Amino acid sequence: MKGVYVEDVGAHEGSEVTVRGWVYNKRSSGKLQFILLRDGTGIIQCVAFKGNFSPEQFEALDRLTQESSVEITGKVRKDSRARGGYELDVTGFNIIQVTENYPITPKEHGTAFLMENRHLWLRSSRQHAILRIRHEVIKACRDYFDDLGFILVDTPIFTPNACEGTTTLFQTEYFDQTAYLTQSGQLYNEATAAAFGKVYCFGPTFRAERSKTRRHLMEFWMVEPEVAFATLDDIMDLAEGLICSVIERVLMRRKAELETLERNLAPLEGIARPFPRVSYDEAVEKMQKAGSEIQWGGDFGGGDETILSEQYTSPVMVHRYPAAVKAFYMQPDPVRQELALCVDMLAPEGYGEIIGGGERIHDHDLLLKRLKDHNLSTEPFQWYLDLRKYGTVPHAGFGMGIERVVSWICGLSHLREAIAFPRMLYRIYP
RNA sequence: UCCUCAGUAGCUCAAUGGUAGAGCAUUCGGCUGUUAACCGAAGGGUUGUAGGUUCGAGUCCUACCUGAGGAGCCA
Repeated sequence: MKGVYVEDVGAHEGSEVTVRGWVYNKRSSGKLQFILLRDGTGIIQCVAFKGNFSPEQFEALDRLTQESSVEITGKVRKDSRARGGYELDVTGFNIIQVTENYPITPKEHGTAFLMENRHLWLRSSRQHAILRIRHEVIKACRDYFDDLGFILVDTPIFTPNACEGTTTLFQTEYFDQTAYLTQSGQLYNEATAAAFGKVYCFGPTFRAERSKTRRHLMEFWMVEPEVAFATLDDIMDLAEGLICSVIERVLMRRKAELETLERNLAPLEGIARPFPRVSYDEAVEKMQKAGSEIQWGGDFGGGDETILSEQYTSPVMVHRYPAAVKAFYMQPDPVRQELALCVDMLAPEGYGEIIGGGERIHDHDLLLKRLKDHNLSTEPFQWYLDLRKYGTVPHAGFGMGIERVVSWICGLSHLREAIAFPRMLYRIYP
């Protein structure tokens, strides 16, 4: 018999179907057995009555353990007592494997143990909810840009040089050369933006920083739009629209998952355009008033970001940081040369920076000067300088960290649950 | 890289310097409606590693290993 997914079982009420999956949990009471079967789309309780089976068959069912793989055939029955609304009255089954000593039990476990068993932890309903929301976030991002006429042009993962120079890169062999794993698609995005007008890339990003916090991964996913002729205000509008679109979409389609995670929906539902836009100057002032030690000219610490974002219900956009604390390619503010035309978006509830971007330098000579100021070799950047020689235009873009957004939307206490297999400072297994 | 804390049964945790314990998981038995089912029984240990103090160390001291939390940097 063809298999039916648990999420579709309701459509077959009264008829016999086969569901295929893994035993989530089991309870028995002498002549009755309750098998919770999980198939990835949902969980359904399968009820087996002793009188309907031979003693050998019933005993075989009784021997099923947690995460045993099995196909169960039964009649679909609506039942108000059941979690998903339906139960299966078991008429037959085919045991594929009886699992022995499954390490993750229904009781509590520590993080270290669960991370060691991440490949199995993914089967739990909590991880299931998070990764389904991640999927929705990614799809919402793609749809948002696609609907605005953006072209997806993915950028390389192997790169010959540093994109930003400041952060550490993972180095690898590339036959006879040295290559680095990308830490941003932005530079290549600038080339494709000059080809297609408005583009985005969506891929993994690698940072070899020895960061050990709840906000960092060594490998994470980033969506980066880049738009020719765009100004700082344009991309702030774009970023605001993206976040609203993502939040709206998750609230509409993944409410059940948010409830599984016991996420308080009010802060998400309260997010509305326009997001507050605060200059770096104002932000520093507000932080100092709220008790921060920050001085003008410095970058914000995690605590500073929280102090500022706590003053708003929507994400806040901080623009025009001092150029000195930002990357070499940032366009200076024509009004105040010491400032960069850049923006960081800080998520509410203490989740910190989720977006960073700005206008890029489009003047050839200024860019060349900045490369030299940052002690970067100009040779690997020839192609990048070319973009300023052949029809240069003002342009801007930003990057959004997927795991940080997922983490915020799900209300997670650590980024590691927002990706299936997190790469962290001291953990690369499994 | 720096600071703090923690390593005891497969897992989560107890145990004043004085006989190594419980719940879950596993195995066996009981129960026709269980929802982390419940009830009864059993097996399961070089207390992270190496030294040291002591009549006696899971407990105190030193070093190392592993993990967790935080800082800096960033998305």
